[in-house]
Amino acid sequence: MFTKGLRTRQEIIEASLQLFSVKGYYNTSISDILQATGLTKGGLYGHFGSKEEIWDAAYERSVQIWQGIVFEGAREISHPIERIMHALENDLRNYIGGEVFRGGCFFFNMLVELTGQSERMARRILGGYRAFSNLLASWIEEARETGILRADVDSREVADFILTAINGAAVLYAASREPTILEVTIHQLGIHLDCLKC
Amino acid sequence: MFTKGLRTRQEIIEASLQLFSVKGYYNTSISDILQATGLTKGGLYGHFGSKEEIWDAAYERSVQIWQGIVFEGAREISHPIERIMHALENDLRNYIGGEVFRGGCFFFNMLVELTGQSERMARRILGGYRAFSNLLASWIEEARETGILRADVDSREVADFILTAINGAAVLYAASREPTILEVTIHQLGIHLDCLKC
DNA sequence: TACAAAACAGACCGGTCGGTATTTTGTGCG
DNA sequence: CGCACAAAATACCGACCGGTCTGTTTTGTA
Repeated sequence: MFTKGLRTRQEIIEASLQLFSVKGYYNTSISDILQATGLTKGGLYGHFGSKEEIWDAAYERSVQIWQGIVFEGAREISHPIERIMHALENDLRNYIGGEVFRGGCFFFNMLVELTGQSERMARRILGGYRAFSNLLASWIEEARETGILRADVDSREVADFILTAINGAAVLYAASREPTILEVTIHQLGIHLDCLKC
Repeated sequence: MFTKGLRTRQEIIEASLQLFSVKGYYNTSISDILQATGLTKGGLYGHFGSKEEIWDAAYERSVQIWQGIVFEGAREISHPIERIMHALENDLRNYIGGEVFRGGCFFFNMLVELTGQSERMARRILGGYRAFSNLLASWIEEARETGILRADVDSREVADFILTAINGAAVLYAASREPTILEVTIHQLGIHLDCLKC
């Protein structure tokens, strides 16, 4: 009674997540999802009320997946800068380079597509970005307060800059499939953080 | 004989460019273009054979516009690092921040959307990126050879990193409309280049 | 084993997609 | 002015869009 329905629901979410990632939201049709799941319309619309509801569930799932990868082994690192670099390496090497989503970074692709289209959906993604930026900023601030970084470092600014760089790298990697892009970004961000040290 | 037809053709290109930029390629319909230009289908398809042909023309035009903005007052700067910073400021402040295209950076938005969809179109954009990256790399190399930058600087790597950063900034700005994003990127890239000096 | 509810199938809706063939209108030149 | 041709309008095509509806099958359980 419980199991079957929830399992199918989960299959819809996983399939849609991949499709949205590769084809984009608008360019993924309900038919695409039906084909990928083997369901028919009646079956699918028994689980979700609309295409947008499917997207909401897929977004939620993608956040879970991303968090599981990026923060693996990071939180227990006491040195804040090493913690940041570890998370960045996780993100670029395992999340982006690991091709968890075939289309690249799910959040970024969706943000680009939905900006100017669906304020609600775009805002939701942007909220996730802000949360991550805030976390990074708090880690940088921690490094600054403990004297690892120079006192004049603007933690908010550096956090945004890191976010900017890893997202740019995600797209250029997805488009070019050149792994060097990811390593270059890790390397240069390492240099950048070194510059900010005392 | 010349004027009327070519003028209409140009109007189609300009309108499509804005629409593609804001709504994306696939999510922009021929009807959208018709509405923006005041034409009907017959009128439009007299100028272009397909939607993709319109995109080609729009892309070509967008390159013209971008080049006009980014390189304004840059080429005549003899100091290579100042030249780079000037071009970056042009790009972020005048091209992105100037909202030349309402949807943000045309190239980047298109690259994200078309990756995995149209290899031909994605490759064309990527070619443009490579060309810009090569130009930046040559400027950085110039700085390295004249002793402005350290000898161990990898010009190719730094060029790719800069490209990565300004593109990440473009999207985050388009989505959030927070001008600080652009200034942060300029500032941090300035710091980064300073780090690489002797 | 009977039965209700959950899960699914498939036809169907109005509307829109990109694209085409044909006809009408407008424009510039001799 | 009138003619030739470019430019634009009209009507239409089959395919597909997201979503609804009704009917059938499967499932868990009492």
